[in-house]
Amino acid sequence: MLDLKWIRENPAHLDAALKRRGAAAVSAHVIELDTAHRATITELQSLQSRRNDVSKQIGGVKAKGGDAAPLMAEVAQIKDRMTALEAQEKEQAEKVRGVLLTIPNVLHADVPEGADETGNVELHKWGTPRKFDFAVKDHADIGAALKLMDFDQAAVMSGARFVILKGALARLERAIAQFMLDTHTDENGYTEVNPPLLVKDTALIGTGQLPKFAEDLYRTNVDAWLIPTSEVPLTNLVAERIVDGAELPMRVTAFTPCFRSEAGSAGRDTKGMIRNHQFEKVELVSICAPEESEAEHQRMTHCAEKILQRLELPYRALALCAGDMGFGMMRTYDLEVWLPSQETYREISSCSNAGDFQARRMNARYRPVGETKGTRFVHTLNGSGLAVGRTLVAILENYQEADGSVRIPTVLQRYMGGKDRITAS
RNA sequence: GGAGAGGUGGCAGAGUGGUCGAUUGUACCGCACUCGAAAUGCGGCGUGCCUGCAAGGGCACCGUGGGUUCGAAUCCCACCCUCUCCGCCA
Repeated sequence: MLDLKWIRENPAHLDAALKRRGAAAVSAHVIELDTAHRATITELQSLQSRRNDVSKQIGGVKAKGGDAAPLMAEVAQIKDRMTALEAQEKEQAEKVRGVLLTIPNVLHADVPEGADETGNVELHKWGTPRKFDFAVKDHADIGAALKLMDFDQAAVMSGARFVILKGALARLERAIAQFMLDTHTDENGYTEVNPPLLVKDTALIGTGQLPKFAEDLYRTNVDAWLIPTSEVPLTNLVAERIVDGAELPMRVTAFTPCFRSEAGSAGRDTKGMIRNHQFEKVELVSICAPEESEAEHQRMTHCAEKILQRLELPYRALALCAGDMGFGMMRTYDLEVWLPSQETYREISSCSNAGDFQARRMNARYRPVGETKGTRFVHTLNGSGLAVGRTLVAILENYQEADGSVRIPTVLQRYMGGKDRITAS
């Protein structure tokens, strides 16, 4: 959510920022609603002030045994007007907030121009895609041949876009997650968190998925939603809180399942486990002071890159362009891993700086060290570190051998009982 | 799921219809005393918003949302959360 005061003072700036995203101007509309709202507040408050005065006088008059009837008549009149204004004020406030909640974050000045993913800018590449002297298979075929990956039976019980992993592949997924968590906690300074997977709508409004993107989420029959990413519970660790500045930066990580309805992506990535309704991800979230967030964003991205490097998976880093940026983010770097079967790089991590956008929505503040009064909104950042399912896919494809077996990356072998290869049994 | 207790300012803890936005303690900040510190004394110390060039003025907030009333932290209703006990359960 953007600062209404800021919008009031920088309407042209806002509309220009929206235009970069390909979104329509809203400042005139917002300011119109806000002006009307404030006019109502002003009138209402002067009536309240008068009512309070008269009510006090009534108390005084009655205490002395006088006749308070004329005063009470005046209050009655004021009340009629107030009732109408109160309803109007409430309606206007909801309208303003409703619009504010649908305005995307203002982009960082360095975000490249562009209408869609073709406008993304490659920052650097790491590693060299392996040359295969046999026909490469995609991960779904590799998994099927190993008899350790079953989409058909998953469809029987759950429908499309689900997978069942078995044996060494189930363990491999666990190994990948464990390796990531260990690296982030032991080396990168993150604290492991095991958060709720069901959250209230307020939590999703806080991170920006609601109210606009409800159709992407799974809603339960109780008043809760399945998380689409642990960014939601991790960022909400500071919701409605005032944290001590000394606690910042707060770095947390979690390994959780993620649930996405994938509405609107029918036909895309239908084969395999690239785009499932349920997948596992290790998430990184940082809560920090505003002046730290730029550096923290770079740091977080490096933490994610380190995982790919340790796994020796070729990847490239991109700066997302204006048109491809997520709703709540001011700046995003994507990491894309090389997939031999597609002969292209595919997203495996997305690291973003939300600035104070989410903090405003969830009222997450901090008290700067040394200051006894006054609070400021924190900055929030999140990044995949990494998507575990897609990492499994990348390993299967990049480490496949002609005989159908798959080598296990060195750093994962200790998590795989010392094995260095997965073979059909 | 049942029964009970409770949600008030950073914390603790008063306050059951009218100068209560809120007693007091503690923490914190400033000043005094001191060589310095402790102790002590004095003063200050919540948040959001409206209005105003400013000084200032005003409104709201005692879990949340409604209601009663001229007037609500105080009365009524609903809901949420926490704690204790019972039941059920991985």
